[in-house]
Amino acid sequence: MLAHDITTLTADLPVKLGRKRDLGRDAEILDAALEVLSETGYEGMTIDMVATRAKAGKATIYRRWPSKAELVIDAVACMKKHEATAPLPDTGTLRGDLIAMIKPQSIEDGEKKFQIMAGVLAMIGQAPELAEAANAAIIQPRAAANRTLMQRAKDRGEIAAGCDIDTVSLVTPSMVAYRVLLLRKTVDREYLISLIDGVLLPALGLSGPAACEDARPRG
Amino acid sequence: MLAHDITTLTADLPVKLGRKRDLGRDAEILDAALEVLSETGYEGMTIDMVATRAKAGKATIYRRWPSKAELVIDAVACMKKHEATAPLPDTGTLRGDLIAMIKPQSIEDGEKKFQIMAGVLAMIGQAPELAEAANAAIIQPRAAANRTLMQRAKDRGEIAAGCDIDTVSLVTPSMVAYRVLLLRKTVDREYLISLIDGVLLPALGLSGPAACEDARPRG
DNA sequence: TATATACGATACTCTGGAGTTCCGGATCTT
DNA sequence: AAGATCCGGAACTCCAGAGTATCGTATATA
Repeated sequence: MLAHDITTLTADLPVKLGRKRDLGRDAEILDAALEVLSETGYEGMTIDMVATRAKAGKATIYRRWPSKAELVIDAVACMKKHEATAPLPDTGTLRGDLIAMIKPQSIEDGEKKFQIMAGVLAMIGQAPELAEAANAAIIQPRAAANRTLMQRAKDRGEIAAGCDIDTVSLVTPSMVAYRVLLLRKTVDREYLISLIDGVLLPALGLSGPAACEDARPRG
Repeated sequence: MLAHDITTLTADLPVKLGRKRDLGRDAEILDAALEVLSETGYEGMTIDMVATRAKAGKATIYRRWPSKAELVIDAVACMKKHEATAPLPDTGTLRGDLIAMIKPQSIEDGEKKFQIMAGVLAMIGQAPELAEAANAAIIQPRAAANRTLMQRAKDRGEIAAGCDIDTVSLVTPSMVAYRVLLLRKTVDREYLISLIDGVLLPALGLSGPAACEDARPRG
């Protein structure tokens, strides 16, 4: 009797009636949104496309997100979560570690993410939190991996203590973004190695293969 | 008599009647389009906005470009033309030249161009020629200037012959794009100098200020 | 069982913007 | 002067897509 009155009166504890919301659908809808986003960009993407791709009804989507913009922001932010957290390589040399990072899986995964970034970049002006989400989900994980490998190299004395690791670790993601988005060229193993040997290692004071070594003036 | 018949019959030589099209309006409309583009992005931009900004009627715009997409492509492509072709510095050292390139004017001009790039990036998938136009108008001019300065340094023996100038000259534009578009930070003199001393010069075998020199293992 | 909510599906409303047409006036050729 | 084309401006058509409402069904509580 008393218990019944409590459950009836307390509005701050909504004893939910009816069928429960299937939380598993959230992830499926977000994944579908990311797929469509990478294929068509923000403007090209429609809620109907996402609903069809996720085998869901529009109402189900609008029951969970108030607008298309918020759905997209959530989708980009949630990319960060399903990361294949493979353990970092440890070959003993920085060059070995960096090259061991080049895997077909990570390349393909990366191209899709950069496509998503392109589709979302235009609306970053109106939704600054989207910039933060995209940065955290796409660029920072790669930069963080590089930074860790470089810090190890610094700790073992392979590179000098004065090197600007924070900046150098961002070189590869930035250059890859430029190549994918504007040059529209594929990012293959060869290109990544040319970045490592032509920019990264020299910038950290390690010579690439025979570069900058023979002709140094007044060594 | 004969002449009159010819002008009447030859459709391939349209002897234009009536008021002539004011060619000067083209540039004004394209400039207005670039302004709106940098402020709102492709999707946010409307033809009405461009018309209002250019003090023109919509009909005038549609008389010259068949669609919004073609107007934007033309606008981006035409950025390349009005470049302030200031002469490249020649201070005698690569570092001096690179730092002499840092001018408030080029920084401000650059930020606007990168905003345009962001606004346009999303629709590159549907209009690949837009990627080429944006690359040629925004990235390549800066990369070309860097490349020239670095080539001079190579010719005078300041840097080694084996250095990958083509790749290194793209580092600054790529990193600046990342900083402006995703980090949404300003590109100031300090940041550019940190790029020069922390990445560019070391990558070309020149030490920045005291970096990577003292702790080199087994020099 | 009765009630309440979630589901997919479909039909619907409504709005913004692309593109068109028309106007009065200006400028060109003949 | 007459006809043709331009101009800026404004009203117009048309449609895709955001967001809403409804229906039949499924699943939860009481």
